[in-house]
Amino acid sequence: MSDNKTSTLANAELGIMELLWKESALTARQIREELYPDARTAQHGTVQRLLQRLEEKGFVQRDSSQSVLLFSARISRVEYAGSQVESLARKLTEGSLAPLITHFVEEHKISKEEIQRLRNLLDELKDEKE
Amino acid sequence: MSDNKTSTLANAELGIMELLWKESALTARQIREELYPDARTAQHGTVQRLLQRLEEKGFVQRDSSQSVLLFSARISRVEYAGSQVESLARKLTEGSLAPLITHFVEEHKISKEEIQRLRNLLDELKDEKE
DNA sequence: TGACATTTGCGACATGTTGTCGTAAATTTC
DNA sequence: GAAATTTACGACAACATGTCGCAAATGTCA
Repeated sequence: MSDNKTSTLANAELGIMELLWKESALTARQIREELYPDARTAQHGTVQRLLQRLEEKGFVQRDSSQSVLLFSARISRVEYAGSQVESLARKLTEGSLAPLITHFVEEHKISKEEIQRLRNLLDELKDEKE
Repeated sequence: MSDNKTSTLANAELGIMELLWKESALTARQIREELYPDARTAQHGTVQRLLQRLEEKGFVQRDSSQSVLLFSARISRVEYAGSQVESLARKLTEGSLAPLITHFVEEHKISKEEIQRLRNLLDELKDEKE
């Protein structure tokens, strides 16, 4: 439900999300140390700003129950990727994935293994759906 | 080969591409009339500019063999959609589509019909590949 | 052929986004 | 409670996008 419009993550933002997708919860400081190891003090502000905007956009949430704020992802990697593909499919292929997959295979962008994997996947999913 | 980096189409740009994907070749004038029916003369320039940038980005090509330039898409709709999904998958799911499809089904964003359709598709493709 | 109309190319702008920094205020830590 | 850390946020440069305007090139036709 809700939140139909997931916006796009820019590079630096994605960098932060990658960390949060790996670590579940981090302080601004940890993020800065990870992202800018050449610790220029100015970059505190950068991370802070980025985090703030990420929060405004709904990608990140904060936990203030500790003495220092803990940030964590509000949207999983796959949810984000999914919403992007969905918006793409909605815009370009009437919401259907089939044309895309056809294309991928025709262009040899999907390996035989991946095809097999997808088939197994769909078999399982079909059963689950009954 | 080549052109590994397909950039993203912005709204107005996508609007033009939609036309070119439908019509195969159009003059700037036809595009303007279609896109801005309330024919303000200023908008010639807008379309011209858009077309020019689209060409710089490699999305559009021109045919100057007639008296008036004819513009057409250089990349099909599905190629574009594919490149976007590909870049997304590369960035977010190690290039694999399976996680995305799983997600779609779990979120009920793929109907039973589409699942069936995809299975048939993969069956065919698998045979073709032998 | 020469005047008028259309088409083309491109500079300029306003607006919005992104990444960056600085700094003031709030909060922690000893 | 003084020093260090953390937080909030304004400001800015760089870039993308959509828009116009206008000058130059080209086409049309009386």
